[in-house]
Amino acid sequence: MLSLSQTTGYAILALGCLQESKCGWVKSAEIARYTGIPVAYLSKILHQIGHSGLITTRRGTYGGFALSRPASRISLYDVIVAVEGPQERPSCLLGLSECSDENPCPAHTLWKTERGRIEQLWQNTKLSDVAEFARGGVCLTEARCACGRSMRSRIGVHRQHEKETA
Amino acid sequence: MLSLSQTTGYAILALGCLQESKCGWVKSAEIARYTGIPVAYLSKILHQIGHSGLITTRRGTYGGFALSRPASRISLYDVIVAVEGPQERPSCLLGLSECSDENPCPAHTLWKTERGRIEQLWQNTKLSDVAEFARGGVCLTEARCACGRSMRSRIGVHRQHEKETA
DNA sequence: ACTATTCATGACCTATCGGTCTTGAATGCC
DNA sequence: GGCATTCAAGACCGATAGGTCATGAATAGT
Repeated sequence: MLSLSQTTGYAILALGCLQESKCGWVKSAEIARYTGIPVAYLSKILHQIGHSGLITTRRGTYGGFALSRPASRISLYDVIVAVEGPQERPSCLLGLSECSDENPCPAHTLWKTERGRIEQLWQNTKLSDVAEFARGGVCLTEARCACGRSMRSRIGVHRQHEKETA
Repeated sequence: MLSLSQTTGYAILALGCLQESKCGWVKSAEIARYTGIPVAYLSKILHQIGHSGLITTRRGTYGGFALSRPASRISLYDVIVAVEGPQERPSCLLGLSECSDENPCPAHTLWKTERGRIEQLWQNTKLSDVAEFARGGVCLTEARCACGRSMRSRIGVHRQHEKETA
């Protein structure tokens, strides 16, 4: 009755699974497994968000997705804009195109203040707040050594960690 | 980015054009003219709402639509439910089906209070508050005599009224 | 009875959203 | 170089929302 689009919700949840690239990369299959998002559709969403600069990607073995900056510095609002694009017109509760500050619909004034509160909520909630819910407490990052190349020995550790928490 | 569906907005706007049947009937063409809603689609919406008991209809010459009770006693919430049906599950801001009070998403608690405020806004805003915006100050009801039959002489009055306010 | 008016009903169309599938290109390991 | 892995990109599909159109049924006036 009133919520963000499913795609936007998916995006927030998916990005909640990620960390900065220096902490490692997460494959789309991993994200899909822990969020329940269909993997093919997830790839599409992540690819689409890719152009926004919020995430970086890495192809090939041990590749995946990562955040461009710390999860504590990316808000839900950032993700919403990345997926839906910036809103061009102030939104009317009733969806009326004629509604504006000059020609307000009956819900206009009250809705304007409510909307402000909601956007504050979006601004103040960070991806780091989403992390626990999205990943179910599991570490999804593929470990890498300091020089930036993946370190196979630590993959084993990751797999083991995964088993323990499953 | 966050609003009711266009159809729901249309419904609220359209019903804002109506009054109780004892005050007269309004044709869908009139409503369409003053609201800008496509007339064919409007008919569809009004027909759909018809089953909810909020409005009564009358076919044939001088027929049209009317409210079943005073506009001051029908809230936006009533209309929203009439169009979209009662919501079966508590809505999650992110659209997540797994989100619940027991397994709350990161926005759950804050969104719950915000939603409460919004629903209060919907409950407190009545169709009578929408009337002025929807009709542009024009009386749209087709006048009828006390016995319930339309009175042609007064139609002329209506038409004249329309011209004066146009 | 006949005609004009107006809602009732359902078929149909189009765009968008959510979702799948295939092919290609980059990366890492041997 | 050859192979496996993983993202990139785009074609494609089904369901739904928004919207149009044609036909039928009720009402009122003549």
